[in-house]
Amino acid sequence: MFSIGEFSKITSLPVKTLRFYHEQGVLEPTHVDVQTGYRYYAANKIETARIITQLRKLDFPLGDIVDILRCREEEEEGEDGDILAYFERHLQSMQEKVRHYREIDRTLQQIIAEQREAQVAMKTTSYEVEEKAIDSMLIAAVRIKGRYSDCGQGFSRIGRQFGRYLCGKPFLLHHDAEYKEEDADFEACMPIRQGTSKNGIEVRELAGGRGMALLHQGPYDELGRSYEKLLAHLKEQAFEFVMPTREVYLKGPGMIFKGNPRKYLTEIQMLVKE
Amino acid sequence: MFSIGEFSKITSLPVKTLRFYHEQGVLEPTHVDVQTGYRYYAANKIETARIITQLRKLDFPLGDIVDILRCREEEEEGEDGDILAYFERHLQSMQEKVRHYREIDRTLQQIIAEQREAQVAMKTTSYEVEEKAIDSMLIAAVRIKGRYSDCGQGFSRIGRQFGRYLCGKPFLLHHDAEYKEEDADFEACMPIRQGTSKNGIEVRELAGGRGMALLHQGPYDELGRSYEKLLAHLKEQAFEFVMPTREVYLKGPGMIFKGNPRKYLTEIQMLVKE
DNA sequence: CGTACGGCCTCCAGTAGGTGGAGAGTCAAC
DNA sequence: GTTGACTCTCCACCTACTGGAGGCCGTACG
Repeated sequence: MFSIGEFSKITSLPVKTLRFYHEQGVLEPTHVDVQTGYRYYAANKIETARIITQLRKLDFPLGDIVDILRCREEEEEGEDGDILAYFERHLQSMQEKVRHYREIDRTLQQIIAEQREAQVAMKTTSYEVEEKAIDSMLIAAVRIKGRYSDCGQGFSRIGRQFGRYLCGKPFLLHHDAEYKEEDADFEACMPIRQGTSKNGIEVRELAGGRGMALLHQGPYDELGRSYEKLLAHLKEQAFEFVMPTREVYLKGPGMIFKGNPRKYLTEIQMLVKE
Repeated sequence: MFSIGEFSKITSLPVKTLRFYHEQGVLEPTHVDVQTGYRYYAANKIETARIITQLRKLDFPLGDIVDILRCREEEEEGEDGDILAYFERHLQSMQEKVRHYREIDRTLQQIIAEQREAQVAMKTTSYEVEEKAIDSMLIAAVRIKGRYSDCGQGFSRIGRQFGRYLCGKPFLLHHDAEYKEEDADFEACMPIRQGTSKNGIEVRELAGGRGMALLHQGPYDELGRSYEKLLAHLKEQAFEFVMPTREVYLKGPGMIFKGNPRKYLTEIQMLVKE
C-alpha cells in the first residue's frame, strides 16, 4: 500500500489530481483510514492510473474514462465490451476539432498575409503613374450588371467556392467606357491557383501585357480623382488603352476590421496598345 | 440607443452574453441608467460587437480581444498597432492545437484498427497449422541481442521513427535455431509503407515465399507448445524450414489496455524450402 | 384598482479538469 | 517532546458562458 505522495511519484500524477480523481470516482484509493482520512493505494491501482493517464492524453473526458474502466472490469470476465464505441465516438469529435482548428488556422494565415502585404505596399509607394508589366493569370470571375456596391457579394461567392486556391488580391474588371452609377457592367475577380468554372463563376486565363498603373490611397468615392490623373497621363504620352480596366484592392476593409478609409489602397491598372 | 434586448437581436449575441461582456469590459454599453441599471447601446457599438463575434469565431480569448480593440482605437489616430503580433501569436497556438488533435486522431485510428482486426482474427480462427503464401514486404527492423523481453524497446523506437508509415502488425524475426533465454539474437520488425534506414533502424525488403503458419492463443510463455506443434507438423510432412522464423503479434497488450493474456493472439510463421 | 406580462436587473450556481492556498491534523525520526 | 514532512478538507480561481431565482418597472386588460 502506498501513501498518496508515494503513489503520486510512481504514477507522476500530482497529489491534487489524485484527490480530484478520488472525488470524481475515477480512481478510488484501495483504503481510506477512517480516523485520519489518509488515502492508501494498492499496487494494482498503478495499472489503472496508467490507463487513465493514457486516455487523458487522448483527451477523453473523465466521465468516459469512468465508463471505459467499468467496461474493462466487466470484460475481464470474457465478453468484449463496447469500448470500441467510445473510441469511435471520440475519434469523431477529435476529427471535428482538427477541422475546426485547421479552418481557423487557414483564416488567420490569410488575414496575416493580407495585413503584411498591405503594410509593405504602404511603405514602398509613390502615388505616381508608373509603367509595369502585367502578367497573365488564372482568375475566377463573377460578372455583375448593376451597382458597384454589389461587388462584395461576388467576392464572397468566389471566396466560398475557391477559398483555398486564392493566390492574390481581389480586383474589378470594368467593361464600361464611362462611369455608371446604376447599370454598371463589371466583373468581380480573384486570382486562383487552379479550378474550373462552376455555379456561375467563370474561371479563365486573363491576358497580361504592358500596363500603366496608379496607386490610389483613400476612400473609394475618391477614386475618380486618380482615374482623372491616370487618363491625363495616358493622353499626354499618347497611349491608347484597351478595355477592360482593372481596379485592384490592395488594402480595403478587412474581414475583421473595417479600418480607416483614408488608408485604403487601390491600384488602377490599364493595359495599353503597343 | 438600443435596449439590451434590441441590441441582442441586432448582433445575435444572447442577452446574457452581452451582460457578461459588459462585466468583462469587452463591450461596454454606451449608457447605463443610474436609476434602473438598464443598459443602452449606441449604433456604433454594433460594429464593435461584429468584430468581437469574428474574433471569437477565431477562438481569440476575451482578454486578447480587449487588447486588440484598444489597439484598434489607438490605431484610428494613425499608427499601425501591433495587432499583427496578436494574430501571429494566436496562429502559433492554433497550429499547436491542430498538431495536438491530429496526433490524437492518428493514435485513435491506430487503436481502433488494431482492436477491430483483433476481433476479426478472434472469430475466424482455427488454431491448426495451415499453409499460406507470405508476401514480401518492406520492413523497419531493429536487431537485438539479449532477452526477448527487450523487444518492446525496439518496437517503440520504430514506432516513434516511422509511426505514420506503419502498415501492419509488429513481429519478431528469430535468428537462433534454438530457444535462448539470455543471449537471444532477433529483430523487432514492423511493416512500413516507405522509409529509409536511420538511427540504427534498418529498412529493407523482407522476402516472402511458401509458409506454414500456426495461430497461438494465450500468453507468450506458452508459445513453446505451439512451436512444438508446428515443428512436429513440418517433420511429419517432411518440410524443411528456413531461418529466420517469424512471430507475428496479432493481438497483444495494447498501448492502453494490457488486456487478458489468455486472449493474446500470435501467429508463428515459417518459410519452407520448395 | 388590481394584476398579468414582458423586459430588465442582480446574484448565485454550474460546466471540465484541474491548480493554488489556508489552516489544521498526522507520521516518523531525532 | 519537538521538528519537519506529509496529509487532510474546504475554498477560490481559471474560460466563456448558460441557467435560474427573485425582484423592479411600465403597460395593457379586466
